[in-house]
Amino acid sequence: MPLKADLDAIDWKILRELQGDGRMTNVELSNRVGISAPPCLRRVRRLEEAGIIRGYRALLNAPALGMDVVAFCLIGLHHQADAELKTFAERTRGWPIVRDAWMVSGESDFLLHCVASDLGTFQTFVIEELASAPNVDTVRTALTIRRVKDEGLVAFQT
Amino acid sequence: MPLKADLDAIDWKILRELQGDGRMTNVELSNRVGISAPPCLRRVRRLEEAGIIRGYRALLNAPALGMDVVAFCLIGLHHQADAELKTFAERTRGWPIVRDAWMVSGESDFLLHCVASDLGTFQTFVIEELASAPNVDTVRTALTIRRVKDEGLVAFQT
DNA sequence: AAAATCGCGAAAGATTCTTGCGCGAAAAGC
DNA sequence: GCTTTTCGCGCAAGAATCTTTCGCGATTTT
Repeated sequence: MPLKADLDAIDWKILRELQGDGRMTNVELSNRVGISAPPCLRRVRRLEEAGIIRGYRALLNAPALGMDVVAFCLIGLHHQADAELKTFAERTRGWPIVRDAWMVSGESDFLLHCVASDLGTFQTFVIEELASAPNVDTVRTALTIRRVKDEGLVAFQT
Repeated sequence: MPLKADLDAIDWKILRELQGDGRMTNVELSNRVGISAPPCLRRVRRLEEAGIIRGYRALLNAPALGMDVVAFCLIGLHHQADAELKTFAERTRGWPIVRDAWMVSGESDFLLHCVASDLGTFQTFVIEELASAPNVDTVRTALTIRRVKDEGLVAFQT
């Protein structure tokens, strides 16, 4: 797996552009980064195969699709042995309301990013699924009011 | 702005496919959703113009790019009047370490998704920028250990 | 200094994108 | 109940893009 040292300035430009618009055509991308299309495509393929580009995703407007509730849940478990952590991690993958999840250190053990169509659905999930799941100790919930910033995972110096 | 009632089964399939692979060609997409390419492209354009598809993004592998620290910060402010909330929201947009941010209700006022190259950089940010920013009361931090689930924001019944 | 390696860019064929248009089905109106 | 309108699909064709091949020059290696 290539390290960041294998990437030159053009590779970084490619990553920045594709993080900003993942559906840009290769010719447009090649113009923006200052090389011709064939080597640009080869670089993109290399970045994909190296796993530096993990994939591409359309960003959807949740409220417009009837998903009015976005929330984060901080979960504390009773027991944090490796097997228990894996068990809970697996459980999160089976809950469609949980869109992405992180194992964390600190006051909590997991952070869940949840989306539901309405507050009732979300509350039912928290009470009947999440809080009553085996080994769950504490559940702290933060309902989102609005998104304040939304950029890709990696920062680029402009 | 079209509501979800304006979307038929094919539109939902398109959204699911593009959320899974935002760079899929239109012909591939049209094959998967069962219509020919031209109407498929028209539907995608309509979804984009309606704001249902907010954009496309390449997903980058942060550790492979030298970003080894991913963390979440829960921020409590002293004063939560509208002006103060907007001021802090604006401040988050100026911090490159903060990749996305939400205004939330509950025990905290903001949740920040942060990425940094190393722990020292992150700790310096928390102490010298975040905790010492005006109006900041409490800062609770959760360092991520690993990502456990990573799907798009919207769930689709399979 | 010679050889090898590497990545760029031109060229060409294959694929995809994009538009225009005709058709049929469903909805609206008389 | 029948006509008219509306709507969206799919064919076809031209434009744009993708993808491969290959030669060239620059840098590195020996």
